[in-house]
Formats: sequence, C-alpha cells, structure tokens
Amino acid sequence: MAVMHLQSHPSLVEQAYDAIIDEIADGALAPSTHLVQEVLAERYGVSRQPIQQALLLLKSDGIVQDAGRRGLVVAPLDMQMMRDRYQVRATLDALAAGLAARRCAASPEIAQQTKRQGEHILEVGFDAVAAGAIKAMIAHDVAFHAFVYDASGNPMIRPTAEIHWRFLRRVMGEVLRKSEPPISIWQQHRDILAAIVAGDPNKAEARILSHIQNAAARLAANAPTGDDNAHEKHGAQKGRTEAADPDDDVRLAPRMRRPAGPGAQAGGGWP
Amino acid sequence: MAVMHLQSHPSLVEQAYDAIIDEIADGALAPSTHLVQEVLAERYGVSRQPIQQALLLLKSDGIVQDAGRRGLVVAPLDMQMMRDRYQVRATLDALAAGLAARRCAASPEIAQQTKRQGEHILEVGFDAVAAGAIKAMIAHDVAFHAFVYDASGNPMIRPTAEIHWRFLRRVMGEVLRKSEPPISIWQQHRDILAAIVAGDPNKAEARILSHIQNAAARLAANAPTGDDNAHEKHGAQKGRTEAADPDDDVRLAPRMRRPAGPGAQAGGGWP
DNA sequence: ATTCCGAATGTTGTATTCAGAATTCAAACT
DNA sequence: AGTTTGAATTCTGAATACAACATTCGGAAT
Repeated sequence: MAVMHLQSHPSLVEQAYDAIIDEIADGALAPSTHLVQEVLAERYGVSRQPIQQALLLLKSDGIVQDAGRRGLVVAPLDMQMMRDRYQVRATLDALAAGLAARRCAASPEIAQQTKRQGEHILEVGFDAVAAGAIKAMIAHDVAFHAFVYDASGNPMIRPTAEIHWRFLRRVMGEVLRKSEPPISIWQQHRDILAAIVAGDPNKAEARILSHIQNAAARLAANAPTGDDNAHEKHGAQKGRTEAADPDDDVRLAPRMRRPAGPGAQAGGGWP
Repeated sequence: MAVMHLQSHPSLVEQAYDAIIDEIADGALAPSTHLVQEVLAERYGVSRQPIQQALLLLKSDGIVQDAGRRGLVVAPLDMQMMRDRYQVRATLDALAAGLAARRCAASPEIAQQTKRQGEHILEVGFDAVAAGAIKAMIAHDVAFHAFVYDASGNPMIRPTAEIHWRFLRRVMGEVLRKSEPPISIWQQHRDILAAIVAGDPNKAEARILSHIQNAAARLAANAPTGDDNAHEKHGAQKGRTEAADPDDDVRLAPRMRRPAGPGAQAGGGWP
C-alpha cells in the first residue's frame, strides 16, 4: 500500500487509530494479521510513537489482541462474540427507544423535533438503499441508531453501544451483501421511529428488539467463514470510484469524546 | 506523596493506569485537578511515556478530559451522569440476571454451580458488612455483580458494564458511608441470587432492577457536593492500617483483557 | 497607570535512541 | 539426521530529546 502522509491537528494518534480501525473493518487487514509497529509507522509516514498509542487504544477495545509472547494481531472475528454483542446492543437499543418514546410522550416539542430529525435520516437511508451503496448503507444504519441513542436523553447510552458497533461494523458489510435487499431494514427503522414519536415505549422497545434480532439472525445465516474472509471485497471495491460523497463512508464518533458537554441534556430524573 | 517505584512486568502503562484511577476513585486526586504528565511521572518514578499512555486510556474512558487548550483534568463528578450510568447499568444487570436465570432453568448442573459460587460471595459480603469495612464492601459488591455478569453466559456484558463501574466507584464510598447500614443491599443480593438459581428470569430481572434503582436513589439522596468532595476521607483512612487483606481493596478487571478466551463459554444460541 | 508586545517558561505531541527480550538461523555436537 | 546451543536479528517497552505552541511575566510605549 502507498505511503500516505497524515497531517496534524486531529492528533496523529487519533488519525492512526481511525486509519487502522478502518482497514480492519473493511478487511484490508484480515483477522489474525500480525501488526508490527514499524510497518504501520512507515505506511502512515509517522514515527512508532503514535502508532503504539493507537494500538494501545485498539487493544483496550479488544479490536486487536496480543499474540503469544510478542506483538499484536487483528482479533479473529468470532461469530459467537458477534452474537453476544448483538444481544447487548439489543438491550441498549431497547432502553434507548423506550426512553425516547417516553420523552416524546412527555413533550410535544421534543416529539416534533425527533420526528423531523428522524425522517431526514430515513430519507437519506432509503436513498442509500436505492443506490445500492453498501458503505453508505452501513453509515446511515449507524446514523439511525445513534439518533435513537441521542433521542433517549441519556448520553451514556451512545458511547456504551458504540464499542459494539466497532465490532459489528466488521461483519455488516458481508451480511448486507449476501442477504436479500435490505429495504426491510429501513421499513423497520420507519416503524421504530413511528412508535417513538407516537410516545409508545412498549411498542418502540418491541420493534427495535425484533429489528436487531432480525439482524443477528441474518448474520448467523450468512456467517463468514470462521477466521479469515473478506479479501476479494477490497480489490472489488477499489473499482467503485472511491466515495466522493462525504457521508458515503462509515463514521463512528472519534475515539476521544467528553462524556457530557455542559448542558448536553436536561434529562428528567429516572423513574 | 512519597515517590514510589513501580516495577515491570505488568507494564508500566497498566500500573500507571491503575495507580491513577485508584487515586481518582478515592479522592486523592480531586475532581478538576490538573494532571501534568511530568508531575505524575516523577511521582511514580517513571518517564513521561507510560504516563502519557495511561492518560490516553483514562481519557478514552472519560475519567479525565482535556481542559481548555492544554492539559487534562480529572473529570468533575457529575451527578446527572452518575444517574445516567446507573440507568445503563440497570439494563445490563437485568439482562445478565435474566440470562443467568434462564441458564439455571436449562441445566441443573449450572444451577448448582451458580448456587455454590453465589453463596460464597454472599458469605464474604455479609462478613464485610458486619466488619463495617467500607472498601471491602465496595469490593464485594463489585464481585457480586461481576458474578452475575459471568453467570449470564454472555461474556460481553461484563466489560460493557465495567466501564460504568469505574465511575460509580467514585461515589459508592461516599454513599455507603452516609446512608443507613447496607445490610439491606446484601439481603437484596441474596434474593437476586435465589431468583436466578430458581430459574425465574422475570423475578431475577425485577429484583436486580429494583436493587439498582434503590442504589441510584440512595445516591441522589446523598449527592456529594457538586464538584469537589471526599477529602477528609483520605486522611482519615490513612490511619486504618492499610489493607492487609488482599480483597480489602477494590479490584476491577485490569484495563487490558482479551474479549473471549478460548472456550470461555458454551453459550447457547440467543432466542 | 494601563495596555501591548515580546521574551522566558511550561507543557504537550512526536521523534529518536536505548535496552532487554523473543525469535530465527545456523553451525556444532551427539 | 536430529537436536541443541548460541549469536544475529527483530521487535517491543521505556527513556530521552526535540519542536511547536500556549501561557505568563516584564518592560516599554501611550
């Protein structure tokens, strides 16, 4: 791969973190690949120092793990682990959807605003499906669920769930490609949003739960081969005129964030 | 504070991480304290390098945050945030308790083993309450809930919840000290365990939920003063013949862990 | 006296160097 | 031939060095 120079301001550590996790997510760095600091440093045109720090973060996430006595490897993608993470995410999503519904029930203004924001996300989501752009579909899926987390009014839900998204992202592309057209996903999103805006917590929870169980089942059905996979993908994708559209790219929150900005939310007391 | 020398094998980064988070948890480093790498490095007798990396990890946890243009500060302890984290934890604990109950219902052997392990934890927990040892009580409380996470059979729950424990630990001491004797906490633990072993998921979930709501309410009632607090504590505690008993200390999992050891769990497919 | 400019200082991010440990390779020995 | 020892190499963690930038302090100009 060509040497690309990173630039400062988002610190080199953050850039290295993002660059590496992206390469892992889309298979350019296959599971069980040995990661050598020097090699990565050279690839990104920086010293070993920021790479080492980025790897430390990745290791604390569990995205990479130490290999035997020396060095790190890309964590193998373990289907059981993915199911476990889907299950945790389901619980968190249900919590968020329920809270969001309650918030909408409590305040018409919030309901109104939630409706507007949600519908905008739905719109671009449907567009991505229509266009058949896999990466964009993933990005907008992330965006929809992040929207639900935020709509809950509990700012701790999003970062808690994001850890799992970092993993799930590794298999979502595969699943979307193999399974039937994902228009149903966005129909479910539409229904979830409707329940939230209508202020019906039970319905919102139930719908988002079945939505995620659906996704998990789809994963199980299309389980990528145990250890390494997703190789042709990268080559095949290179052809596709490299994402000019800025949201045609999967964006998670930057690794570093402050837990709650001043006045991030008014949040009523928890029942 | 005296210069204490850290030793290698648990890497200096990990040791620094633990040392700093401990000082934050028990108030030796008050909220909003400015953290200067050089100072910490000197205090622990290491170079800036491991300190910088430990701070990076702490920052990614949200335990410290950047202060304006330069430097880091200990995150102020925000009561709203604590409530939000309790809420997330409640959901995760309920998930774990429900799953654990289902597992017990499915297999008498597992139920038996869960019962034995759980009762042992209860025993030492009650002892700690009887002895009135605050730090030990916190440690055993952590141990009980970690036990429930593990009993769920979903190994992703524990690390997800542990993030929140790292914060909650900062206020638990305060709350335990101020509120009525925490014997009721351990009675609740006993009841939760009973429901799990009996294989009753609904009851287990309901009980652990009310247990945590209870704890959150206790926190709200004894909210430490907005920004800085817990100072006499450290001085007063110094007298108490520094924890000879190894579990007389709050132990969370080390920051670095592998997500799922080989054969960590057999875990049946999620419904 | 107050304000503005600039030098001195402090602090961080990044690079480079150093030391120790693990792996590899090869030659020597059985 | 197979095994074993040991030296060269590779790689990581930690220390030190360096450069950019922000803050502070002091003096000069108004």
